[in-house]
Amino acid sequence: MNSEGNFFEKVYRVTSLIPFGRVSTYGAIARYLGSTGSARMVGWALNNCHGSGEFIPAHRVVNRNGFLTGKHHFGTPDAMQQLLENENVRVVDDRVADFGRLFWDPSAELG
DNA sequence: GGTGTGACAATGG
DNA sequence: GCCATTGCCACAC
Repeated sequence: MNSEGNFFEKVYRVTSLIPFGRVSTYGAIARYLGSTGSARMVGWALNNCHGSGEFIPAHRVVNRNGFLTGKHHFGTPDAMQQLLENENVRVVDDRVADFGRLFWDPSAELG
């Protein structure tokens, strides 16, 4: 639909589809978008999420290790962890506890 | 139109 | 098993 930034739009879309209390990874989203190697692009897209006009739960997206690598991009370094804890997601040492259990794979859940 | 970059991921030593 | 390097692809300048 929107021709402006197809990839970005997809990233915003999938990120918004992440269920409450769940987390996903850049690689999983990138793979769902058809660009497995574009995991870095996912992070960059979320970096521009402020210009998307909508709220993107980027705090639900972490790296493959479950670490809150991008917490520094939320304005305040604690914002990401606070948002996750607000969703009953335990965060310990900048990492999502039970990450393997809370992991949400769009490619597996959405199809 | 080419270069640099970027909130990652996988491989190698 | 841990640290360093490479690959990757789409966007901004």
